[in-house]
Amino acid sequence: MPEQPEVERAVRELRSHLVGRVLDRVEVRHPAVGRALDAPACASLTGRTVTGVERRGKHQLLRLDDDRVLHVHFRMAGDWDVGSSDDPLPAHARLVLHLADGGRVALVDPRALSAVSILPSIAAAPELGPDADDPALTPALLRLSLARRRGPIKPVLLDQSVLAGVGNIYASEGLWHAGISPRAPANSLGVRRLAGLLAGVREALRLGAETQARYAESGAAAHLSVYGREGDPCRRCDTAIRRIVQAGRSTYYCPRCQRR
DNA sequence: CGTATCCTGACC
DNA sequence: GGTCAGGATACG
Repeated sequence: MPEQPEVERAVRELRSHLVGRVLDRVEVRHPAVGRALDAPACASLTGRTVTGVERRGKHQLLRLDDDRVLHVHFRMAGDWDVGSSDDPLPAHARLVLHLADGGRVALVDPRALSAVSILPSIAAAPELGPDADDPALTPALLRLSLARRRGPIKPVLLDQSVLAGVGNIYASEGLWHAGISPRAPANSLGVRRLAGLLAGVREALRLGAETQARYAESGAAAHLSVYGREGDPCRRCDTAIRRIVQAGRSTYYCPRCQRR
């Protein structure tokens, strides 16, 4: 489920349940998810207090009182389950944070593609482009980072070093809001159209965040205008939405109101 | 640049 | 049985 709005919701949930709490035992329940966490690493987390939880793009950074950081990425299907240690463990719990006060936070991920690691400090956090929401990200700046990208714009929007937080759904959605073809060469877009693209992506993310706030679990896709709507009428012009594949991922768009 | 790979589950 | 899945990365 996780793109920026979903990860933001997860981070807020984590913040309210984890900040100021003490980790008692960290349990890895799937080898792939805990690949970077061997037994000594897990053991070293016992007794640490979580001092803060931050989001960068789709990355979650759980800061600890010894300056280390528990780094979590949900990839395709991760989410948190918050409960108490008395509750039965949910299905597909891949990593479990048992808290000293009896609380329990589990990383639930049916596909087990999530990744968890320990960073020596916040300085070791992955380097990403500016967050899509970052006001410092201007159309002119975006134009600079696209200058040498001749390929279609849509796959470029998924490149976290260009702008962080946007994934496959909101890339399609943002392009629809902006009226730009997913096949438009990235470096063919001028400042004016890039301003529209930024606004479109931000609008898509805002609608996503709104949905996250309304429904704790997503699933209600009413805020999506093109994603998953192949063959359905475009909400602006009634033309049938199309699905194509770019860089191995589905792209949805309206062939009439999204032009190069 | 596109493609394969990591994983598992849902759906046709 | 095949295809697809809201991610990222290693490769040709």
